[in-house]
Amino acid sequence: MPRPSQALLSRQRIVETAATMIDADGLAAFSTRRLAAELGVRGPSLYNHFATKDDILDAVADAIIAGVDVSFFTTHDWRDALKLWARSYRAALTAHPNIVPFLAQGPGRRPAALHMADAVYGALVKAGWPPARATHIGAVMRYLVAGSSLGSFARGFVEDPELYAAHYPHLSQAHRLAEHQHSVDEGAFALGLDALIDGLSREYDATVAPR
Amino acid sequence: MPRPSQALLSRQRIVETAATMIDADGLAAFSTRRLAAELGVRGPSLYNHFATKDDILDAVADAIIAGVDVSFFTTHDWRDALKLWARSYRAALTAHPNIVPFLAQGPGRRPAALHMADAVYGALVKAGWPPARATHIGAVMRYLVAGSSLGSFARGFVEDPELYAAHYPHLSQAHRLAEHQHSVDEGAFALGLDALIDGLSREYDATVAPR
DNA sequence: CCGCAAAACTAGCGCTGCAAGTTTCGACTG
DNA sequence: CAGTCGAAACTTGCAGCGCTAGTTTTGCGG
Repeated sequence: MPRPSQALLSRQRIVETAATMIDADGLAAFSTRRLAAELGVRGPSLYNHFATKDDILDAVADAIIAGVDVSFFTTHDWRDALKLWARSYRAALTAHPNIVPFLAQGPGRRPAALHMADAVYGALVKAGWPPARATHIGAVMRYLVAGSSLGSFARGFVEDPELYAAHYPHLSQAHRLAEHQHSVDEGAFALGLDALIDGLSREYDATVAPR
Repeated sequence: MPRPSQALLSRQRIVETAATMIDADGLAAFSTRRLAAELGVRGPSLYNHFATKDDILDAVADAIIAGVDVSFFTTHDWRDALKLWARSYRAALTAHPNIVPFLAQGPGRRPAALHMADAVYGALVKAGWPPARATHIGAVMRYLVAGSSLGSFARGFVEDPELYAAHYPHLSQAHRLAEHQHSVDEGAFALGLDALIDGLSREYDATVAPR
């Protein structure tokens, strides 16, 4: 079937299907041939639209980051903006946890990721933070969001009471973590976010604001 | 070469060689055949010692976690212990950043990881933290450590000034981040860790200590 | 209306994880 | 001390991987 009258593929359709497959089956199970099959096409046809498999993953990652709301930085105080942005950032990643390991490698050359970094850094510097400190703040926020999205803390434990009872005296309830997965991860993230913004506020009031 | 007079392989030798290879070339480039070649053996021989490739990775991950010092929890105040443990934890992961995505999926059934979780959780509960809060604290510490080890923030940017100049006005210096990689990542981690412990201290003094 | 680029195809290379079955050696056991 | 059995290496091979090369057909711009 050469050159159909209407193109079967488009970058957008490829990216959307890839994201769905990765969400469903994980990064390891994602292959170009399976993606092509899902799109009703043979493997190599994808290479008319993307140069490599990593290019496809880059596009998926950037589409996800494009969904992060950075508008707060132009409308809110830096404290509130950081909090609202962090929640939007985390929501975007937890919706697609399987690509986080790929995405967390850094912005690379992905436009949405660079736009986000630009907005965050720009707002912090504008608020008076020294450039080096603004970099630290952006980095530590990424640590928290990426770390919390990388894999649910609660899901990391196995649902097998026997395993814990024998050798890990304090983990006797660990097998029940899965039931409370959502609230554990939410609570831990909220704890980290609040403590972080609070600490930054104190530092700001002591060092930046007086100037 | 069947059944040599002295066994060529051992679990320990396999794990050590695997860790070295992953550190050098990354997770993606790590294959059982390349590992076997490095060990002077053919691919399938590994399966006399491990059931699957993932089992090998599990063993590598656990060996790394086994290097994390949790002794502080029996000798120090919970605040100091958390800090010292977090630094040891991060040091262990940043020494092997390429396996962090695998390792960060959770402890699973790996004994060293479970032992670490047990020590942290046990110490926090013993200090008076409510069990649910102790879980949150353990989780958020993992977020920070895993996030900061997953990929250097600084290394995530590209060394190409041209890329930033055009579209990202605030990132004009981003291409120089690589030079300061170590201090950026250290500073950001220290910022997060200090803010977190500080926030926890306040909460402790307000809610746990008075009882 | 011609020519070229675009978008699909088939074929195939060298890799992967791993299963199956084989060979040989060493160490127990009768 | 002979016999047996498991351990640890081997070879072979399968199905799937990312990707390249070359081919065919189509639609569109000059």
